[in-house]
Amino acid sequence: MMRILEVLQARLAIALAQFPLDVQSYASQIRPTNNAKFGDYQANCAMPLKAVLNEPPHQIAERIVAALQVRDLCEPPEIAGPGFINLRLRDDWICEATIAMLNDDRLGVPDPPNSRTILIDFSSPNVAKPMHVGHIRSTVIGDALANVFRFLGHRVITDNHLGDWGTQFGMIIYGYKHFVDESAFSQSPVQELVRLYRLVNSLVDYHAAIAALPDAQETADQAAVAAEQAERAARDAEVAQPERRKRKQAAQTAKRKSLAARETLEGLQQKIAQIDIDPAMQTLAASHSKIAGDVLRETAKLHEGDRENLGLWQKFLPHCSDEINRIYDRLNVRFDHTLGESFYQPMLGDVVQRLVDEGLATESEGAICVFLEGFDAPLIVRKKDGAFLYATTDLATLLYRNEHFRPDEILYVVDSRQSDHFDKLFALAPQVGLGHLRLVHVQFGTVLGPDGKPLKTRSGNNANLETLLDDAVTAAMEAVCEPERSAKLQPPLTDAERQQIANVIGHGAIKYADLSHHRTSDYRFSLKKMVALEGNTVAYLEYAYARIQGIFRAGETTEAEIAANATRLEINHDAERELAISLLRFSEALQQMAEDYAPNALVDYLYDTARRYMVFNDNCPILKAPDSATKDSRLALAAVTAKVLRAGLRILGIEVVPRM
RNA sequence: GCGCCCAUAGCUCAGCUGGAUAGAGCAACGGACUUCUAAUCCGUAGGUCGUAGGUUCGAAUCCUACUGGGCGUACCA
Repeated sequence: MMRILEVLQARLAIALAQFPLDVQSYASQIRPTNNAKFGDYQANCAMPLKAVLNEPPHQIAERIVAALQVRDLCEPPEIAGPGFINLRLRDDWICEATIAMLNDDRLGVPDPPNSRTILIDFSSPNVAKPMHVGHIRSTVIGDALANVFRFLGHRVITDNHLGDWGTQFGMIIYGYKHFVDESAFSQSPVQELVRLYRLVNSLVDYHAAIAALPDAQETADQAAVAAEQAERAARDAEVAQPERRKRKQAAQTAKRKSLAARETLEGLQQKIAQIDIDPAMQTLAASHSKIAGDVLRETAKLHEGDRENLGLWQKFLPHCSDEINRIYDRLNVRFDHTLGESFYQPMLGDVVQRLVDEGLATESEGAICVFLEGFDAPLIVRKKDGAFLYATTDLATLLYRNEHFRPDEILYVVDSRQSDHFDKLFALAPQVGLGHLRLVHVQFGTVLGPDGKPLKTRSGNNANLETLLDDAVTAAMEAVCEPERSAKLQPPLTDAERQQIANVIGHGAIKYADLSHHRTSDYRFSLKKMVALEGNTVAYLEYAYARIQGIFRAGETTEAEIAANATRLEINHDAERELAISLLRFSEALQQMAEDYAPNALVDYLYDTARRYMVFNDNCPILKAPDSATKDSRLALAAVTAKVLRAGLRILGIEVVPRM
């Protein structure tokens, strides 16, 4: 089995060979139609050829069609409009190709002509602090990409580049030295470390907020005055129209700025109030007034190899790993390697030295910098105080990966805010002998709250990821348990089944919401929508899948049995045809997802397929089909659908449930 | 100041290297459960694709300018 699109392109290329031109670029101008009356696929190459061949496009289309050999898979091509060539797949061909998927674990996906080794760097949280919602995108998108490239037949290496060497360790080291509750630590080290991190962090924030307060107050006051002035100016009735509209807009902008400044101010006040409200905390804050600097000193001591701090770091690290691994277990995400920043720490000096030796890096304002063409700011690889930066680590990581994993391609699934950094890193790569690597920053947007601003909790902290997962599972459980719905299932769901469904739907909802948006766009997070049972949600896909399994149970058969016995498919209804074509396009959907590193392409496809299944399900009785041939055919169609949905969801990192 | 990204239905979002009448979901309204789970299906309504130009057979898509928003911008990651 090959991809339909590829087959048609190849045939078209042959038909175009009669013309003296770059055949491939024209042959690729073939795509699925957006309207069934134009067939299933359309070739659009005749129109642009008008200018090249100096002939009416309709006539060109006729010459192409005359040479086009697709009789084995298409109805006779039709020419429509200015010169579109419409292709309609033959029903018998569709049936044969679809039934072939039934016993094909690769579901019609061809082996890649050139298998690549792709290293994917994703998730990469800072350990020693709880994972928050900001980590969900990298983790979920990265995992889905790893899955799709593996499914397509590439060699995939996943690497979790942990932040295990930064300031957050200074925080817990400081916290441990001053505030540890030893019995709590021995009982539940992870919990105690999280408590210490939060405590130190809030004290640091407290002092920072107090320091920033006067400026913020002034900014807010000025913005408020400016907003008022702009508002007055806009209301001036003497002003004529174009100027007036301008002033109105200016007033709005000023108002927004004023509001933003006020929110910043209130955020600071809140951080201060959190401490001030608690006398014990206030005392702590007073006796740790230089905490920010002290934390940095603890970090610096760690980096310098201080015995005590290094010992603490080694003591903490396994517990930090436990903490993040618990989340990965819940999300069912695994990594081939977990080489954090600390792993590369011993190599950093050599990397900088090499850059200096090769004349790529120079000293500027006390720092060691690489000045790159086309960039205003340099890539700084060593600070003036001698410390290394993440540019240094990333470069060392890149060199190491090249040497040890020999990848063809490296994907960095990282926040789009870091695009500048990666642009520079990628610009430098060819100069250190890595020109053969295809380096891609698979960037993604921000998760926003209901207010359209980055998702935070009420207290202004990043929303905790585990809490989010818990909430999603709880919401899913409520839905699953709704008596009216549960009553329809015979036998009734057991408690274990309910828990399983809630887990799959709850976690799936978070992943699905994330993956269903284009990765580069920011999206608005809404738990309510995610776990809703209506519309484009994970529950819809799961429901479609469960319905299929329900039919197999009622018919006392299994997918394996259907696959073993199915001989042929027939198409008697539009819904059958629509569904079958959709199933045949699975391979195309994966291809598209891989090409753009865009999981939403697969999500869209799966949702569309599930919908077509539902239409089929509504219109075409399966077990009660008019005759046994129809019944077998429809069972086979349902079985392929189940396979496609399961495989697709698995690529997205989502499991399926047999009943719901 | 400079750089990158974005602007599509009341809301949340798709729209593949330019293709025929711009699509989903939610919300609204109207239908369909004696028939394999109505967590479903069918229908109605809703859009000068931010504005103005340009490129061409053809533009939401490419180019330019403008408006508005987000993010980044020399020693955090």
